[in-house]
Amino acid sequence: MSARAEQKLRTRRALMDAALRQLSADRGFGSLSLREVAREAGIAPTSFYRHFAELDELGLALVDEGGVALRQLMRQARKRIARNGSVINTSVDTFMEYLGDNANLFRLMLREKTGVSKSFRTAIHAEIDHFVTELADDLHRFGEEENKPLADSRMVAEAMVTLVFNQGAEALDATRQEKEALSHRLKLELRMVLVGAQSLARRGGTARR
Amino acid sequence: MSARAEQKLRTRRALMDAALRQLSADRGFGSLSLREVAREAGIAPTSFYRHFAELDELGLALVDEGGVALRQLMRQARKRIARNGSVINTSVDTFMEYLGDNANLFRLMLREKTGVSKSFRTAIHAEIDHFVTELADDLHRFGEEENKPLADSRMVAEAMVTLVFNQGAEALDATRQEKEALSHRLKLELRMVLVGAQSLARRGGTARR
DNA sequence: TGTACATCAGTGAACGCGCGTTCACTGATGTAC
DNA sequence: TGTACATCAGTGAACGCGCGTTCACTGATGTAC
Repeated sequence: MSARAEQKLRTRRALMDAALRQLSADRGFGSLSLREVAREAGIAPTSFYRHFAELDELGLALVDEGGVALRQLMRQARKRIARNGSVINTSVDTFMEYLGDNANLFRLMLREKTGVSKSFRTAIHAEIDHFVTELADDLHRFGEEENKPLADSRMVAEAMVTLVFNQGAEALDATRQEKEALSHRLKLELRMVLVGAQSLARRGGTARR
Repeated sequence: MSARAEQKLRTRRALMDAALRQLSADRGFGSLSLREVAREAGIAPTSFYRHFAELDELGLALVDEGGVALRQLMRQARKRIARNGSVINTSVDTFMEYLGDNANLFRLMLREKTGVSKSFRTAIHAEIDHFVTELADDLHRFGEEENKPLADSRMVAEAMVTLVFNQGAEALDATRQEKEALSHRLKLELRMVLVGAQSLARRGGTARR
């Protein structure tokens, strides 16, 4: 890769980092301006257009990175579960760790999931959908192995992801202490869903309507 | 009340309605402008200040109305449950009905719950907290009556409200058909949580740590 | 290796626009006597 | 009931500001020979 292309990539990265840095509890993506992001990245406003056609395009690139983080999180969690077995505890701990390391990226995903821009919503739903699908597979496999089948592993996965992401949103700006309480509560809630799903499967089978 | 005061209230209402009318899937409260709301309400921009000190103050007034709607919803659901008994089904149906009747009000609450303004987040969390508390009381009472106690009715209530509100957000812009699918799924998910909580209570008691 | 030309990331001036907010005002409604 | 004055919701002009976007440019890097 040429020196010129490398420099261009570096500037692109600087723009994305600048945007991420400005996201916080009090600043959503929608309140950023192109000029502000360019300023923070140390380039002229007009140079922005060498990298993205508009600000939203940069935002969607960030959502992509969020998706990558989610897949990495899942891989990491699986590895750890294989080692120490406690599925729910390990998953939640891994999630919370990722949340801390990528706070503003997750903030973007969590907020824009119900945000104002259709393309953001669509992109984020796609990432979450992928996440749910993988989790559903895991749950299904897990259920078979343990001989405790689930009523509908896709639905269980969706409920779990909903709970995890919502507590995640709460955890973003919580103190260490609050985070621990949230973790504990989240683990119990997930256990409720899992046990409930097993119980319903025993009672009613999978074809319940 | 004097004719002047009545007129003032009417204009205030017109401003709030104008703001509500402009909220949609593609317009968040943050993207509204004072001038735009005033224009839609049919008054001069400067007249806005006769009613609110700033746009956010109008938004918080709307959140208050959302809280009223939530309490009304709860009362309505209880009345219906007393009549026909099916707790989860009746509650979800009532919720979905309210959602349809107050779409933009709920949209505001659901979005600004994780939104950009601290005062919005605080106000909305207070409303939801109140809702959770009432639900927890109901769940507790219900558990005693049926002799199926719950492990931690507050936590169960929180999990349920999380699921309900998230499916609610999805339902806001869904077709009638999608709404029915969402309703069905939500009812199953709530049943999982409830059954799971009963099961965990039987196994581990309430003092589980 | 050296030369002539092409590419293109980054620039600075300029534009028109809608915004929030201030100000002094108007005239209908309310109040005191 | 009539009169004189006070209140105050609504107004229109004006302001300064940051915004997104265009344009023609510069000069370092890349390429062909």
